Amino acid sequence: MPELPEVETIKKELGKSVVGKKITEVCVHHPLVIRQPSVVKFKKDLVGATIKNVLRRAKLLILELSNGKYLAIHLKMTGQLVYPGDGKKSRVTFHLSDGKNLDFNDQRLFGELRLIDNWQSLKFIRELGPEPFDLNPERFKEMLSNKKTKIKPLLMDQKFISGIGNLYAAESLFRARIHPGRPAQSLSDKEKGLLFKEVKDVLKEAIHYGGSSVDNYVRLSGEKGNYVSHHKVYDREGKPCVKCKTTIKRIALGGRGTYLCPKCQT
DNA sequence: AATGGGACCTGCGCGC
DNA sequence: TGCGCGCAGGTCCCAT
Repeated sequence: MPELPEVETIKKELGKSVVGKKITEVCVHHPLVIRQPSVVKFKKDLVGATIKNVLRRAKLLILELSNGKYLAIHLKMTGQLVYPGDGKKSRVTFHLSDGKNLDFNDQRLFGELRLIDNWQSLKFIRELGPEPFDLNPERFKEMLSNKKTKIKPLLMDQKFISGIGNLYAAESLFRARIHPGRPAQSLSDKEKGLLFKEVKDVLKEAIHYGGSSVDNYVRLSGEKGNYVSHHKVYDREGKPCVKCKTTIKRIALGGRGTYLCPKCQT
């Protein structure tokens, strides 16, 4: 499940591999993932365009094209971008001027590709909360101050703060020793400051290791990200807490599974 | 305003 | 072995 670190990893790798290359052909094997515009127009407007730059906002990848348009890619749950791709699982294949393919794979078809004139005007983009790395501790504390919501669903709320999903919310809260069900406004000043630090630290570390390949996520090369072995709680139900040996629990919060150490996190 | 549930999808792992 | 079912969780949408 790609979150900020996974998308950032792919963004950096795309910058090295495909920027400067021209799209020579687009094969749409599954039209469901093309959300905007029509498949015909999507292909027509992409062919001949050169990829000028790659941007990331929250979990959205944005390819800036030489024709002034932008290709926005959301991987959702099971999306993958692979270069050079073999086309085997591809939903959409972009043939590039170097003779290689950029494959968009997506087992569950939740992913979304949009070719747009102005990415800033997308509803999804306009409603996003700030990037974690654009915030300072004081601002983060202010944001939490009048929120009654449980802290974990709040961290995952893209309109509140963008880029954090189920995995990094759970890891941040473990590191800050905060129970995921706590009302946000109940956190002490010290806890808020610590949580902000841990959010940034865990995201940075995960980016360093190329993200977490828990499920379908792979790097642009098709290799797995290496951060899973550093997880303290996520996907570790029944295993001992790395700090106190207490058995890691999995509970439901806001309709999502979440992992915690019942002793360390209060 | 905030919360909960279902929808979108597929494939995996589980119990029988 | 095989079948049906629950489940994974990013985002949107609707109901309360």
